[in-house]
Amino acid sequence: MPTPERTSLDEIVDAAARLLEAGGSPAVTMQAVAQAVGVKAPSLYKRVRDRDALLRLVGAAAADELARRLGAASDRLEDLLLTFRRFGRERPEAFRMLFTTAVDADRLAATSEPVLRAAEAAVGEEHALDAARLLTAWATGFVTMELAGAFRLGGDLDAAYRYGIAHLVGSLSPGQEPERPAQGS
Amino acid sequence: MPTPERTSLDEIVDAAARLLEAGGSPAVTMQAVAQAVGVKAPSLYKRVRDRDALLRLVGAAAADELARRLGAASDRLEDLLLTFRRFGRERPEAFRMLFTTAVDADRLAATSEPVLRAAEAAVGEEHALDAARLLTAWATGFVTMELAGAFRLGGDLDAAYRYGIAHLVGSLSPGQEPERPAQGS
DNA sequence: ACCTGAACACCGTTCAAGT
DNA sequence: ACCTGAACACCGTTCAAGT
Repeated sequence: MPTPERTSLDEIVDAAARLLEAGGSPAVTMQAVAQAVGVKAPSLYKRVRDRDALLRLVGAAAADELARRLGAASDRLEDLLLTFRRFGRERPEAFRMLFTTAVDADRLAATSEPVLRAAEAAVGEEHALDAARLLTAWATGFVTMELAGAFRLGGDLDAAYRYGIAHLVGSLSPGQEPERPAQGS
Repeated sequence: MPTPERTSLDEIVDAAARLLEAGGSPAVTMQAVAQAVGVKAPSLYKRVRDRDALLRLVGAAAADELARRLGAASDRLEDLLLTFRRFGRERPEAFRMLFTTAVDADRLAATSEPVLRAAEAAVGEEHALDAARLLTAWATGFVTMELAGAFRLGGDLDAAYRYGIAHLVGSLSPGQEPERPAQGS
């Protein structure tokens, strides 16, 4: 006789993500997740292989959410980069999780696709990949260091981030690409 | 009657660092560390408050080692950035640990001081901090993404890294700094 | 078919007792 | 003064038994 389902995979992943943000990865115990969704720990294993798989699902969901936000943003590089940082500040633990081997690399790569398209519009197809990598690497490092508290000297990180955006985006248009003689705007 | 010391804090931190690199942070159990230094787990608590403190010590040691390598490198920005990435590739787990809240932020900041000095030589005192942040953020993000397997499209990451260095360092000298009318080389 | 209590293995940590 | 065995709490995971 089937017992009614008392939870779902989505609910479990959401609960795990909340616990992660509230107390870091040590706080996402199978018992805490189970309690959050109103079930006992062993029941989680009906939907999830083990704790590691659950954490990977949380990471994948975070990647999807970031991709969604970037997709919903304007296609200006500036807006994409601001959206990226905003996500990192809102969900620091999930952001960190993105760059752990635990997260599926394709899922993660999908995240930078909007940046790739915007970069293509800015510098042309041939150098779009280099430009996108430059921008995403910088933004990733900036937010990573910010969350780690690595920026000790001097204060206004908002301004520093905007400075970086202006500098980098500005550096992409002019004669930085050897092989092509300025053919776009 | 004093028992002779059978290990030391340094030995313990080294062993933990090796276990970390070999199997990630789950492999750094107190028992494994103890066995590696020839002692039983409870003895570790004579030198270390708990496992978390031990992991922080590993992170601090990694920060010091990175600072040492950067200090030993030439003071060309290019060499500093290449040294930085080499460290990340040699010790990926330690590198990741650097940007976890677990690592003392001052220790981490000391790491970027050589870059700050080299940046000052390149763009002048006034914009040295902005420039250093730009470069360290980019390098941090590049290596982080590389280690996470986030660079899916296209192959030569060595070349991509060199491209980034050339682009960024090149972008620092010219008219990027509004307030000063080209007074240096 | 999903749920649970009971059980097991493993780990971090404490502490009394050894030398 | 450092070391250890024993013990405890906690967690991940399995499984037989419930509905």
